[in-house]
Amino acid sequence: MPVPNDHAKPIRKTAKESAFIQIQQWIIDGTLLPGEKLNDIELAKALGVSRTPIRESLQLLEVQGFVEMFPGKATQVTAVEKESITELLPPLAALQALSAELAIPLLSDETISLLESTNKRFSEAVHAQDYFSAIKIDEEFHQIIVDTANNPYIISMIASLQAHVSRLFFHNSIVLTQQSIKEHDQIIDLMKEGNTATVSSVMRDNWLRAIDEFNNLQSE
Amino acid sequence: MPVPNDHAKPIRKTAKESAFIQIQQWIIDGTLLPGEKLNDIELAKALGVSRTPIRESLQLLEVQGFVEMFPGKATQVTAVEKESITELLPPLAALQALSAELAIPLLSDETISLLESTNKRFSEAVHAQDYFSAIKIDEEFHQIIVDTANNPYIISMIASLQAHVSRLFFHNSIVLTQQSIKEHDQIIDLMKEGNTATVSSVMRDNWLRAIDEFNNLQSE
DNA sequence: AAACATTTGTCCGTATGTATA
DNA sequence: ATATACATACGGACAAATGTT
Repeated sequence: MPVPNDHAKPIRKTAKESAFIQIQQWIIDGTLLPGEKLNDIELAKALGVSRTPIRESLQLLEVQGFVEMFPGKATQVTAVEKESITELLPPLAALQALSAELAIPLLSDETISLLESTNKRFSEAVHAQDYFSAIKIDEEFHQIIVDTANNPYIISMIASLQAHVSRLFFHNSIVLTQQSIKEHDQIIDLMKEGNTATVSSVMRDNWLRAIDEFNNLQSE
Repeated sequence: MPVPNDHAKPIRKTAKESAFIQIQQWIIDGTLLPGEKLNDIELAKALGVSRTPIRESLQLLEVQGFVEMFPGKATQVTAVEKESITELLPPLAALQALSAELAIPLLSDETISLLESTNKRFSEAVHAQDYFSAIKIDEEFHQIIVDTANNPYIISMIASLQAHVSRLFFHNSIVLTQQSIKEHDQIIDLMKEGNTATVSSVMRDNWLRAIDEFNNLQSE
């Protein structure tokens, strides 16, 4: 497996950064279980650094809601409650819808082709029932729109919400339906037309539908 | 003015917490100027603590976008650009609109009276041309709705966006118009009726209008 | 109730990397 | 280009607080 070299960052990679990324990944993929107690000394040894960068990472993770710190008492991984999807998706849907609106005047031909080819890859993954890839490509598709809207506040809020959604999906393995493919096409068309109001509501529904799909999953 | 005692937190107040709150306040009210270089040793001496809680506070402030850290190089207060209001308000408006929608089924009679009395106080402040109070009361009004919606993700995102808006207003002193009073009444009525779609768009416009008012301010 | 074990919070010294002369 | 000054990143020890025996 090729080592993911971070050619995107000309600034030096601090121990805190790598610790943060690693611990976050462990929480998302379930290596660190919900409710698990986090001992900074253990983590420090496991990652080959001192307590300082670990502590700093944990504090950042607390802000993002992945870790809960009780000063003087304990630090633990937050719970994963399936109900939280009903709290996560409405704001995520609203921000994604807003991104689509804001992206419209900033759309280039290149971006549109990129959206189209990404949705094609998404469609292929869905048909191949490769749902893991489908989820990642779906994320890519929406990320293109968010990046195009180019609003730093939206970008950072969506990144945080998306991380939580990813964690829920990892723990519950959601399945994306064929309907998303059509909706993505519709979103592309509406953005090309500059139909702000409609693209906003389609985008919103595209995301909110995941609440139902997620809940259906639970009852099966 | 009643001191906002934090009866919600029975946990101990750490040095990091107080440092964070103090530094954030200094940035918002302009004591620490945009672009100013932050020396952790100086801050530590000023706040009577060591460098560690200062460093940790600065990192949290970085996540919130109030400071910028260049690892190994420097740490400084982020710039306050008046253009950023056009980036802050759209997501804030979208989240406030969503809050109003989500609050509807959770509205109690007490909450409605509270909204009405708060808007009355807002109206009095506007008429008395006490614009500083008006801004604070306007914030209260919207906070009631956000708290009623009771979504932890929305609450935290709005708090962060609101802090940036406050900083801009502090540096530019915006004036709230009479139109807000009417819109607030309208919002209350629409929420009572359960008119989700309309309250959402009124709320959104209520916030987006501030962009124009802000820009008009600049050109006077 | 008091002393202990554990964990977190804080302090400060040192190393490393950056910019300037 | 080298050296010097300086700021930040990291490490490890100590202090404070909590829960337990």
